[in-house]
Amino acid sequence: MKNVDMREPTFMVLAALANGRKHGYALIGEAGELSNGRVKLKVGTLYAALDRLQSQGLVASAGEEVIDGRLRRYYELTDSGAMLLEDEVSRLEGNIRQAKARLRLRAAAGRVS
Amino acid sequence: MKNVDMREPTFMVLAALANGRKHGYALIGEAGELSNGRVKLKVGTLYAALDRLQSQGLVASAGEEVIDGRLRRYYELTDSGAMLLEDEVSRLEGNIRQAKARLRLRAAAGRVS
DNA sequence: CGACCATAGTCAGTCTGTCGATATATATCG
DNA sequence: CGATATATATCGACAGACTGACTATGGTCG
Repeated sequence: MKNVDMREPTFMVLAALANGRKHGYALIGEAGELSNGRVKLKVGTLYAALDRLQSQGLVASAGEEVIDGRLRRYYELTDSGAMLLEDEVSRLEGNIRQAKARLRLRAAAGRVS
Repeated sequence: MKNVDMREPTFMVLAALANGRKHGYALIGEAGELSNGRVKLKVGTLYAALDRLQSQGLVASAGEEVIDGRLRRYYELTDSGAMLLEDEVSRLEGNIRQAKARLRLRAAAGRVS
């Protein structure tokens, strides 16, 4: 197992694609929803991430359509992308479990809020 | 709320300090435990993170001792460091909740796992 | 004695993601 | 018509984290 070290925007892209194919621009909105408006994906970040993830085989293109004269290029998560996302999720879960346990000890020991 | 964008080693340092002061070298071991041996902190990473976190007021030095003729320099989490770690934890929790929900849909919708 | 562990650091370099700016095209709203 | 929103995409620059290699000292083990 290699080091993943995924940043938030990248995580958002994968997560947004986890429930079905989407086109690039739509991901910007999805990332906003996923994070309660915290993360506003920038286009530069988005397409760079998409390229990178494709070259790593985590995301694949999934057809194009023309809607109202505007091109939409779709992307989907590959199986390997889904697996990576799952791994990342469990890794994070483990980390936060530990962090919370320790924070609880700290709160118990030192009171205050 | 600003963008934190913390990487794993940094997170580990904060989490390891959350339940009480520790000296630098001890953090290497702690990080290993915290992550089931996944993360092996490098000294360079460690002291760089410690410096950075101190300059951000998230970690403070907490005295020194000489044990068996060897110097130990202790560090502790500041209140503001603890708050940041809490924020980071909730942020991650939200992210993984969403990601898991979407991964579930994907599994339900389609093929294999 | 020499090797090795514990403990403290420093520093130059690398990597890589993210950002901001820029460009292009169409549809729509006022 | 011009602005704005949808949609695509590229590119250079920047910041920051991480790594690897190095130095140093005091124990301990063989």
